[in-house]
Amino acid sequence: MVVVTSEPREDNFKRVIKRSYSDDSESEVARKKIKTEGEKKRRVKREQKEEEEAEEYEWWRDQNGDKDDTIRWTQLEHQGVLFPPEYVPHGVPILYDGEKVYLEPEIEELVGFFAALLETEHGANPTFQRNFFNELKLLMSKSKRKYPIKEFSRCDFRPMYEYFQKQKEEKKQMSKEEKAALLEERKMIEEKYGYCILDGRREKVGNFRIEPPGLFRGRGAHPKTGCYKRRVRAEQITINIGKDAKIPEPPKGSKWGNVIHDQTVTWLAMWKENVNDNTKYVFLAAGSSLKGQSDLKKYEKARELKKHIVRIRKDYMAALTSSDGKTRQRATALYLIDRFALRAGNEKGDDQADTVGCCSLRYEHVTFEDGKVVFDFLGKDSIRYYNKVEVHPAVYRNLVSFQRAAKTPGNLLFSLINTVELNKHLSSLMPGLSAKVFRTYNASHTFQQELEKQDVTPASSIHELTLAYNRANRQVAVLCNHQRAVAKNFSGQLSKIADRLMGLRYECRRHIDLLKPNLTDLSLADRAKYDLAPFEQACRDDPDRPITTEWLYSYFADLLTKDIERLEKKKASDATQSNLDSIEEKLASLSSELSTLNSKKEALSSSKSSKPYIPEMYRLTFNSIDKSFSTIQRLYTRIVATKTALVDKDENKTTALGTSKINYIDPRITVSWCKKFDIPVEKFFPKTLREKFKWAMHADKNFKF
DNA sequence: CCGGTCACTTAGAAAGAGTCCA
DNA sequence: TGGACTCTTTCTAAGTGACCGG
Repeated sequence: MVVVTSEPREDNFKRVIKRSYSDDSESEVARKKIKTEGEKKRRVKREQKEEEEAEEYEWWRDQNGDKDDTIRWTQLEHQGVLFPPEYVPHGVPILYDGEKVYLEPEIEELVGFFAALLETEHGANPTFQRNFFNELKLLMSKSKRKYPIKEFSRCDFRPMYEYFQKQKEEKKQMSKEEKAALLEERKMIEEKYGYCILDGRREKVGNFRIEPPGLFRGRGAHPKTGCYKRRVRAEQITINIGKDAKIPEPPKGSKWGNVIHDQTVTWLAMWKENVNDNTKYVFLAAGSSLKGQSDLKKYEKARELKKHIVRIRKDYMAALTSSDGKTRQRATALYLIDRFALRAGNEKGDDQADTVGCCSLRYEHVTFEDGKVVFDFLGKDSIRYYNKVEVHPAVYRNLVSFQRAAKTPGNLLFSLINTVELNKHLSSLMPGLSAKVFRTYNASHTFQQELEKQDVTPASSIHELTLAYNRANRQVAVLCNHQRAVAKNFSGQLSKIADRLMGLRYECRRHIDLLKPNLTDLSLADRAKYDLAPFEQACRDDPDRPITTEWLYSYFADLLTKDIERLEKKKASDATQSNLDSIEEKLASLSSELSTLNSKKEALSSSKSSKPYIPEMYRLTFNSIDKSFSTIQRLYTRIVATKTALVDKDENKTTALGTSKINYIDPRITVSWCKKFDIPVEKFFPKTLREKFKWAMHADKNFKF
C-alpha cells in the first residue's frame, strides 16, 4: 500500500528531499507523487513537530580511519536503569479440585505469570507446564502456609486468567484523559532514563527497563522453558559509567552491585539472569553513534569481502577435493555457508534447544534425493531450514562420505572442524573475515542484484516501485531463511480475498456479456476503441475455483444479507416518517428475494436448471456503451489489484522481510536506489530505521555495494 | 587446544499504534 | 465508528566470535 498518512511523515519527506537530494528539479516528480497521495489520504492530524532537528553530530563525516578503537568513549553519563513496579497482589484464587485456593503474594505472582499465558502456546506446552509447576511446588514448600496443591492437572487457573482478561478490557476502556496521563508519564520516564551523555552528546539509550520477572519463554524445545525468571534487584546490577559522572541513585534502601568505569565496552548496566545464567546488558539505542559506527563497519567489512570473494571461492572449490579430510570438511562447510547463507553453527549445551548451524549439522540433517541434497534442520530460534538443492558434484560426494563416516544419527557431519577453526582460516584469507560476514555480503549483494533485475523506471508508480523493492527484499529474506508465524486467521483471510476476486470476475463478465451485443453495430474503427479482450481474459474463471450456480446463490445471498443489514441500521438510526415506508418496502423485497434464493439453493441438488436465478435488484440493464465500458474498466482494475494482493499475501505468509532489512541489507543500497528512482526513502525505512541508518542517508545515487 | 566468559549482533513474538473498511 | 487487519516498535531470546587462563 502506498500511504502517506500523517503530518510528520510528510514533513520528513520534505526534509529528506531538501537535505539529501541535492538536485531540486529531480525531486519534483517525487514530490508530486507524494503530494496527491498525501492529500487524498491524510486524515489524522497530530501536533508534534519537533523530531529533534538539533544540530546533530554527524560522526560518519569525520571517520579518520584507524583511531584507537578499543576505547569506545571518554565521557559517559546516564541515569541508570528503571525497575519494574513491585508486585501488587490481587487476591484472585485458583481452583484446586474445584475448590478455591488463595495464595500468598509471592506465590500468587508466580501463578499469575502462568495464568496469563493459559491460552497461549506456552501455556499448552508440557515442558513449560512442568517447569512452572516445579517452581510452584518449590515456592510452596518454602512457605509457612500449607497448600493442598499437588498435581498440575488438578489446578484450574481460569479464574485468574479471566481476571486478567477483564483487566485488559478495562484498560482498553480507559478514558481519553487517563490514557493521555499514562502517555505523559511514559514520556517523563523516557526523558529521564532514555538518554545519556556520550562524549558531550545526548544519545538515546536502548533497553533501560530492567526485565520484569516472569516465566522464561524459551523458543522451540527449550528444556528450561517455563522456569521462574526472578525479579532483578539493584544488588545484582553493575553500572558502567564515566569516572566523573554522577552515579545514578539506586532504589531507596538498596545499593548497586558494582559500579565500574570501563571505557572499552559500550554497555551502561549489566546483570545476570537466573534461568540460564546469561548476562544481560543495557546498551545504547540502535540509532546511537556507537551502534551506527559498528553497523557501518560491518557493511564495510562485507564490501571488503567483495574484493576477495573470487579468490576465496576458488580456494575452497579447489580444497573440496583435497586429500586432507579436515581441509575437505572445511571447504565443504564454507561452500554451504557461502552458497546457502548458513550460520556458522557453534556447539551448544544440553540445557538449550537442539538447534544447529553449518558446523553443528548432524547425520540426520541431510538426505539425498534425485541427485540433490536436502537440508532439513532447526536453526536459530528453532526455525526450520528446509532446502532441496543442487550442489557441485564434489560437495555432493563429500557430504555423502561425511555422512557415511558419521554412521548414525546424532553424530556430527563435520566431525573434524569447528567454528573457531573455520573462522581462524577465514581471517587468514582476509583480516577480520568470519563466517557471518558471508551472510551480510551475500544478502546485500543479492539485494542489489535483484533490485537491478526489476523492471521499473523512475516513471513507474510508487506502487510498482514498492512492489519491486519488496520483491528484492523477499529474495534476501528467503536466502537467509527469515520466517514468521503464519497469521492466526491467514487461510480465512486468503479465501476472503479469493472470494472477493471471484465476485469481481463474475461482475466483470456479466457486464461484458451485457455490452458485447451492443458493439456489433459499430464500425470497425469504433469497435477497436472498445476492445474487450484483455478484460475477458481477466475475468476468466480460476480453474481451481469455478463459478458454479451454488456459488452464485451464496454470492447473491451475501449481497442481500449485507444490504438488509445496511437498511436495518439505517432504519434504526435515522428513519424519519417520510422514508420509513420506503425502507420497509425495500427491506421486504430484499428478504423475500433472500428466501427465494435460499429455496432455489435448496432445490439445486435435485433440479438441474440451466439458468441461475438472479434477484431482481441485481439484474443489469444496459445504459450506454461508454458507461458500460468504463464500468468494465473499473472492475478490471480491481481484479488486477486483488489478484496481486492475493499472490503477494501468499508469498509473504511465512517470510519475514524485516530482519534482513534491519540487519543484512546495506541501507545505502536502498538510499541510492530511492534517489535514482525518485522515491522517498520513507517508503521503505520507517522512523526507527531512518534513525538507525542516519549514516547511510547521504549515500550517493551511484552507490554500489 | 579447550572450556568458560564476555560483549555484541541477530531473531521472532508480542504489544502497541495506525489504518482501513464496512 | 469501531473492530479487524496491518505496520511499527518493543522486548528479550538466541546466536556469533573474540579473548583469556590453564
